Amino acid sequence: MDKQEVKTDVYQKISNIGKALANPFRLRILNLICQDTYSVEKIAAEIGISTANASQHLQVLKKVKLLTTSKEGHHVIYSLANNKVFKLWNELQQFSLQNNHQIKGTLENFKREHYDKVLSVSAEEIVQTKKIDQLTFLDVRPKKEFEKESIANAVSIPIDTLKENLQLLTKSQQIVVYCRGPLCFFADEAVQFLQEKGYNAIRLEEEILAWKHKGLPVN
Amino acid sequence: MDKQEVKTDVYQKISNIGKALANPFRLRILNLICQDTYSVEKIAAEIGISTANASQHLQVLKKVKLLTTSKEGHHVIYSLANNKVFKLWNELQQFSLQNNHQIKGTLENFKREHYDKVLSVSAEEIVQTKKIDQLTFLDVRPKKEFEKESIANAVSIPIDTLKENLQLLTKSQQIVVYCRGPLCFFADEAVQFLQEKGYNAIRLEEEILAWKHKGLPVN
DNA sequence: CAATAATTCAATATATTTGTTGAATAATTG
DNA sequence: CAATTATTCAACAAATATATTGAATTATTG
Repeated sequence: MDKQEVKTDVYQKISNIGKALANPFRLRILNLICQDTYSVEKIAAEIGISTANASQHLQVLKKVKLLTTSKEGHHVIYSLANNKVFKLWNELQQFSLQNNHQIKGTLENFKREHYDKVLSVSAEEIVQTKKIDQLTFLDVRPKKEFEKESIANAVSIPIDTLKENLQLLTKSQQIVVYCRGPLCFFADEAVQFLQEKGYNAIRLEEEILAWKHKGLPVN
Repeated sequence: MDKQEVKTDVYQKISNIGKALANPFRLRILNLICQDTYSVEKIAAEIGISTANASQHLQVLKKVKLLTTSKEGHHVIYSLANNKVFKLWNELQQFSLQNNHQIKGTLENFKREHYDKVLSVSAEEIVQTKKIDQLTFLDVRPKKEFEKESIANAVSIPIDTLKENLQLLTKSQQIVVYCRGPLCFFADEAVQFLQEKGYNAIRLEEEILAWKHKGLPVN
């Protein structure tokens, strides 16, 4: 193999990783699996495609080593291959949300229309104020994801049980709500609802892995 | 636009950025433009494709805002849209080189075979030793790229003029050679040659933008 | 060890991407 | 302002990716 061939081969293989990132369903799958492990069936149900199709997409992601599998009873469980995967997906997400006007615009319009009461804060801003101890972190993801990993001392109230569990919160608290990240609306929904009820709530821009990668405390 | 539609739309658009990263020639183009701006013709010549084809690839990269264009005389000059682009490409590269055994293997085999005398050092290791002042940095990229941006105090000897310019180096120096990054072999070639001639040379793993992003001094 | 259930495979039609060719466009320069 | 030259466009054939269907595989569990 000469120099040109090696280059061709290596760039070809890197582009296969690009290809794995070149389908919207695969990106949704990645975003989900950043939160927790998933079986093929659950993935299929969550994003609304057939299991055969989900299986195909998962295999594409596995082939380029973005995901790995293990077995639990009858189920094949897919999980992130390692935490470099999150960094890659995060970088792609950030680039998209910050630099691509179309994407930025679409998202901002939607949020302005549906979640007009929602303000957000970044992890950096929280660190700067140094008042992290005075905040109540509210995790509105499904219980299972909270149990896997969560912001230190966070309260778990999954978004669809929020109405029934308001007694877990007080109106004097400064509540910081988080979910699966910038492309998930659970936190926006929760903040909007809480604001309307007179609570003092704000949305965290990051999700748990980004929070963790910044060296902030997790459980 | 409802929640599902927004999600579909946004993930679709992010996957378009993935698609732009899903072709080996486009990745080579990106890697080149991380070093310096390029006209369509030069890109075509450098990676060995037709100008029409290069133009198409460049337009794909431009469409998703990875590149921007400006005009210089008769030439359309392509450059990185912003430095987030490098971070994204760098993350993809790192993931590929560290986590994908196939790619890692191919590259290591080739280097073992052709550049057996070459040892490399990372920017981190250089920082840790705190002996950065005692090192001579040698930039073996084309002059133009050196002039655009280079490691502070580096010496420029483009790889194909190295033989004729050995008088610019001494055998007592500790020479650290760098080029266009982990997927470029200029530095390996230079180190191998210099070692054989009795110079004390080692390869830097990073390229200039990675060096700069780590807060290290540039010109 | 057979029944069961989840996952993967195979085959298909459709849609998208790719590289090539040659012509059209645009805008700088003399 | 015409000539020049770099770039882009358009149209094509070949290759690749996608979602769907239903069957085949695999290995756990009773």
